[in-house]
Amino acid sequence: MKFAKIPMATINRLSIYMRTLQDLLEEDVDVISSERLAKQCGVNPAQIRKDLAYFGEFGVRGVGYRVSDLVNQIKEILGLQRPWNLAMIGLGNLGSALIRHANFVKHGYIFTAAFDVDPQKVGKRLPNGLIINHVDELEELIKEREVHIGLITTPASEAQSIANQLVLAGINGILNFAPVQIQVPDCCHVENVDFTIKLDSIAYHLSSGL
Amino acid sequence: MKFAKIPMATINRLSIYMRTLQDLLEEDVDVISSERLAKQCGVNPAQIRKDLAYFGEFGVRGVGYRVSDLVNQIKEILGLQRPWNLAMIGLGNLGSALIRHANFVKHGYIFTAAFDVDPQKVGKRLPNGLIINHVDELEELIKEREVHIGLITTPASEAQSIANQLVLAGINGILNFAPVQIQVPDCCHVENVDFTIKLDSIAYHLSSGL
DNA sequence: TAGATTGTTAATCGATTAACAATC
DNA sequence: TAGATTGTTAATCGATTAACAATC
Repeated sequence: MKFAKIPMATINRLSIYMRTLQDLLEEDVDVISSERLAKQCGVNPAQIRKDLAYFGEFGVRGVGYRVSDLVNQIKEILGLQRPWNLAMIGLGNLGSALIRHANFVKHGYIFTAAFDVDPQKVGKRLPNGLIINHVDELEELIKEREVHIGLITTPASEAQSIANQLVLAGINGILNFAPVQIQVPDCCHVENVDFTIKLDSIAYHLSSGL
Repeated sequence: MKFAKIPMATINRLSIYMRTLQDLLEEDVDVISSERLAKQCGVNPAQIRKDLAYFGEFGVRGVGYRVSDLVNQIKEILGLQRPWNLAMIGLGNLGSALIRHANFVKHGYIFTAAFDVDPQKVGKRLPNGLIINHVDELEELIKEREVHIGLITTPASEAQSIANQLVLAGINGILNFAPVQIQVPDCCHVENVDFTIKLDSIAYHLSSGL
C-alpha cells in the first residue's frame, strides 16, 4: 500500500476529514464509524475507508475509528505534526489581509518573513510583529528564517519572477494567489488559489444550469 | 451534444483557456491551434477540443481557432457576456481586502452591496464608494440591488446562518471563504475557497512527496 | 491537390462505489 | 456467539488521451 500512487483528491479529503474530526473531538465524540463521518463530510463511506487504506489500518472492525487517534494519524500522514514556516511575498490588500488571518496560525502555519518592493512598505511592522523586508533580501532571509512555503500575492506580472527567486532560495512549496500559471521545476509543488475561476463557474451555473 | 452532462473540470478549464486567449489577443495573435493553446495552458490538445465540443464547433479544420472569436464564444458559454452583481458579507480583513481587489471588476463582477454586523463598520464608506449595511437589511438590499452572487467572509460560526439568509433572499450562487461546509438547497450553487486545505496539500508534498 | 488541424469515436486510464470476507 | 464495521477486492463510473476520418 505504501507505494501506490496517492490521488490528489485523497489528500484534499484527508484535510476535510481532519477538520470534521477536530470538531467532533470538541463535542467529546470518542469513536465514529466511516458511515457517520462520511455523512458529516458529504462523501461516501467506502471513500473514507479507501482513502485511509492507502496509508495503513487505523480503525477497529466492528467498532469504528477513535476520533483523537485518527486526527493524529491524519496529521502524521499530511506532515502536520510539525510547524511550517511561511513567507508572504506582496503586501497589498490581499497579502496584508491574509497575514493577519488567524486561520493559518490555528493550523500550525507561521509567517516568519514578509516581502514587498514598495519602499513605503519596507521597514514597516505588521500586526503580528513581523517587519516587511525588501524583495532584494528574499534569498538571504528565506534561508536564515527557514521558510518552507512561499505565498505569492504580487500582481500577476511579477509572480513568475518571484517564483523563480523562491526556487533559487530553496523553496519547494508555493501557494500562488496571482491569476497566472507559474512554471517551476518538478521539485517544487505549486497550488493555485483563483477566485475569478470559481466565480466564472458560479456564473455558468447561474446562466445555464438553472 | 447540447444535453450531455458537462464535467465541472471542463468548466474550470474554459476559464483558463479564456484567460490565456485574452493574453494572446493582447499580443495580436489572430489564430491559434489546439496544440499551441494546449501547451500554453498546460493541458492536452485533445482535451481542449473535447471541452469545446460539448458546446459546438468553434474552429476551422486545417487552420485552428480565431482567438477573438473563441474568447467571445467561451464568454457566451460561461455566461460572461453580462455583468454579475456581487454582495460581500463580512468586512473583516479578508472581506475588505477582496472588495478592493481589482481583479473582480476586470472580469465583469461588480460589488453592489456589503454587509457586516459590527456597528462600528455599518455606515462606513468603502474605497469603491459602497456603504456597509447591517446584515439585518440583507434580504431587502439583495433584492433592491439585484445581487446575483454572495461572497461569505464571515467567521466559520456565522457562515451557515448567512447562507440561509442569502438563499431566502433569492440568491443562487455563493462563493464561500469560511472554512466550513455549508448546506444549501439544490437550486443554489456553492463554491468554496479554502487556503488551509491547499497548504495542507503542500505540507504533504514537502514531507513525503519529495 | 497536399498539408494541416479540427471534431469525434474508441481506447485507456484513474477514481469512486458496491459488496463481502475478515475480525473486533 | 451474534452484530457491527472495517479493510480490500471487484465492478462501475467518468474523465482523459490517442487515433483518425472529415474537411478547410
